[in-house]
Amino acid sequence: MNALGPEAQHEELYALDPSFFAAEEKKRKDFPPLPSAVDGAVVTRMPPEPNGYPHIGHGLSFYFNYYYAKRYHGRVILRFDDTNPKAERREYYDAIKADLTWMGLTWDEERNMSDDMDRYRACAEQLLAQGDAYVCTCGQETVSALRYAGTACPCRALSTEENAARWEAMQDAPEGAMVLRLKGDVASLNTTMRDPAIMRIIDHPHPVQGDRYRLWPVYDFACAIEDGTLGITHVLRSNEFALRIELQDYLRDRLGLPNPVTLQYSRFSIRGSPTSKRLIKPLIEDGTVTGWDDPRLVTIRGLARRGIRPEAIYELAREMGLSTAEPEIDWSLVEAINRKLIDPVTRRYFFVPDPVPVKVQGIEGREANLRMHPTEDLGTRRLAATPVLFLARSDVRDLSPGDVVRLKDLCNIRIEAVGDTVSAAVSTDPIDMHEVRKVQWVPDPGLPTTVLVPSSLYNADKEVVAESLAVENGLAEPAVASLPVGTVVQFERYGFVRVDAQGPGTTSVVFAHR
RNA sequence: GCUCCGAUGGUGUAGUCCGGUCAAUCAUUCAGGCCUUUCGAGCCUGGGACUCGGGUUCGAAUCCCGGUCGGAGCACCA
Repeated sequence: MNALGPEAQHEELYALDPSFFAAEEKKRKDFPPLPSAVDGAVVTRMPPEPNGYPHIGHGLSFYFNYYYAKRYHGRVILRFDDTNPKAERREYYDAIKADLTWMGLTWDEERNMSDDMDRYRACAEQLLAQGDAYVCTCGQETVSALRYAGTACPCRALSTEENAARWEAMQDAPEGAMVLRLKGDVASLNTTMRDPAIMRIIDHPHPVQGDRYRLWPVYDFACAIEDGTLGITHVLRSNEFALRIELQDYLRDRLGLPNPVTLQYSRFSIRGSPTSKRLIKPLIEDGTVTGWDDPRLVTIRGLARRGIRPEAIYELAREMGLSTAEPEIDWSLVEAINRKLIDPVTRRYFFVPDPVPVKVQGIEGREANLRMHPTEDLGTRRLAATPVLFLARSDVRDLSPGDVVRLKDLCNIRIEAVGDTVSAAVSTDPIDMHEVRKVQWVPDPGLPTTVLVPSSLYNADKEVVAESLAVENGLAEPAVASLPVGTVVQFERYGFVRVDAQGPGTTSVVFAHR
């Protein structure tokens, strides 16, 4: 059976048992069904905070929420969780939308939490009137200590009238002087329930709202209200929010809002890469990396710049599922997924790293007609040989006079002398094609090409490796000069690269993977 | 420290709810081979795992108890 070609094997197998292939397709990995999902009535949300550029973790989260909304013919809402004016920046709202668009994800509605400031205030006043909240003046440290100890502060016993007066005073109080707290359960084992702050004073302009407001809701409060009023049916989020379900459900209960179903999955990381804004931001600020799109980063932009396809992120999401373990993905998995995606549709070009000029006698006038892809029909190109052409140093350094090398799709050459330059002559002697080294070649003048080669930013101890972005120089065939920025191609026998910049007479690419 | 969550080969994952059909799935990685005018793709073969200790049971990856390890939370961040 193995003696047959793959196609023949396939046919043979199909003839024997057609169901073999049906079963194979069925096994394809997919997401589990969503609990209590009603077709046409699922509403999910993508809730980024505009305080940085999204990374692959956000990408997965976006995709989960997008996927389930589509699967059940429901809606997905892009909602900026922008209730901390000190952290949000205009730039990030746009960047997040651009990255979502790059990922090929769409949304049915876009909104900002900060658009609902009046609603939060109304809810706060409702809680106050119901006796479910109180204005606390104890100060942050005291509150923190009391919450830790599980005991109440005197403010908790205030009457509704006293609270109303304090609320009035809070409108003009200085930052930090007062805070609105929920009357929860000060002794709860779930520490988020211990009378958390729900509204606080922040004197800082907001990128969307300006300085129209100074009483800002805390995340749990805003989130509970938003998820309830937007009619979110399913919340898919990572597990650092686990303890907040009880709190947010309780808040909605007091406010008469419906609860969504919450599914948690764990945060995941990629080995050798910082996978959180908290870790990435300082690297950008101190210049360790060149920016949010540094190809060593697993930001959406970093991945894009490296030639990773959006579909690879979908596939990765499928591979992970809504896992509750704490995965540490190996980069090779991302590469393997991406390679499968791009290999069949990616054109091949010649590029020689660390080029060595080779003078070849008798090569004038020869021209190669090269396929853009070995098996797929992606067109052809012509490449004319020149008396001196370039080969990769790694391909010639171990050669000695008399050796024969095959210039791919052109001709064979016999090496005559090896030194600073190599000289050779066209050889027409019959050779064993299986034995001979087949190498890519670039005619003179080649296109000077710089390859940025990213490697792990972290070593095994999670320390930053300074020299993790290598630069390799070489010469590419002239056609590479006209590839639009963003094109992913394969440099034969070298690897997949993405065109990063086109300058006059020079090209820069980023190495994706082998 | 307290609370919660998790633990299947090098990596990711299926199976765990409803114990036997699991001498454990699939992918990736690794090793060997085939094919190939790419070191890519494809194909074949192989190696490799149920965190540990008790218990329940005829039978445990699956149930119970305990330990270990890992993660998260304990903000007037989200």
